[in-house]
Amino acid sequence: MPELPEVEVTRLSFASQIAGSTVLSAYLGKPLRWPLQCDVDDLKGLTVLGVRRRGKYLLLDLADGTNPAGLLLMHLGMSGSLHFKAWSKNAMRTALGKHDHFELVTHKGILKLNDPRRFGAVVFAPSEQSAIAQKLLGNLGVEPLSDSFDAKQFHAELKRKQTSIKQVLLAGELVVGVGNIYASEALFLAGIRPTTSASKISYPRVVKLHAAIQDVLARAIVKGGSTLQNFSSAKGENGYFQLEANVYDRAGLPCLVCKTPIKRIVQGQRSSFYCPTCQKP
DNA sequence: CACGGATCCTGATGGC
DNA sequence: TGCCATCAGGATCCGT
Repeated sequence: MPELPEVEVTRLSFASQIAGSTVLSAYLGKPLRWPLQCDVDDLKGLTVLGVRRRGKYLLLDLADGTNPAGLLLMHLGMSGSLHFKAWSKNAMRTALGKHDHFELVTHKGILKLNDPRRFGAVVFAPSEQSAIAQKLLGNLGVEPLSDSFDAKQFHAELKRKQTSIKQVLLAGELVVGVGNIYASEALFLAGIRPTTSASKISYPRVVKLHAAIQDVLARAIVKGGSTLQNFSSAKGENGYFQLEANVYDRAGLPCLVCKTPIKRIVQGQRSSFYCPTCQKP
């Protein structure tokens, strides 16, 4: 499910509410992608300082009193979502739901990770420099909405890639956060076919792609992300960007620009959608 | 090293 | 209604 916009929308929807809270207890459901890497009870008493995002990961910074105490890395996989419920009068903790696999009870409210397919993860790392954190975050590309995402550098890096532009975007090794929806959408906006060899895209076209990636991700965040089946923010709000998709999940339907039927192909076992007229090899 | 494919898991959907 | 096949927002691991 969640690509960068959905993860950022999730972060924005609960970060200020959980910041400064103390962990009262924590619970695990079925196994996620990786083990937590600490005893779940070791989280008790720690303070959640705030919530950052790196790529599609959320990072909850933890402290023990005034001392840094590591961080929780959370990933939503394909089908995950977080939900935060502030305490209300007479509220009680309830049992974990069928697909709730992690729960953090704090004195400000309860954070739950719901993830039917369990491709997501919650991992404790003692610091951002620790081996486990570096394994998960160390090879991530640049943040697309930051100044470090530079068109000239992007072009130079694409020159070295021997595969299609769609697969390079999905790999997240050059630039993070662009998943299957937004890769197809950004390539449409840039007029580039997903099958085009990354190394053969001219600099002016890379400049267009660079702008398209930033544009589509930023607009998706404003729209609350894309809700296909089960994504919602930590407040339970759905996203609406899928209604603005030009090509994603529109196989056979007319291109909104030129009326040519949208094509669906498979690359790396993932669907790609494109307009054969608007997007050039 | 870089690439392509298989793989983890559950649920929704469509054809027969 | 049931059964089966296919597909789904990700990304790691393994073989070549």
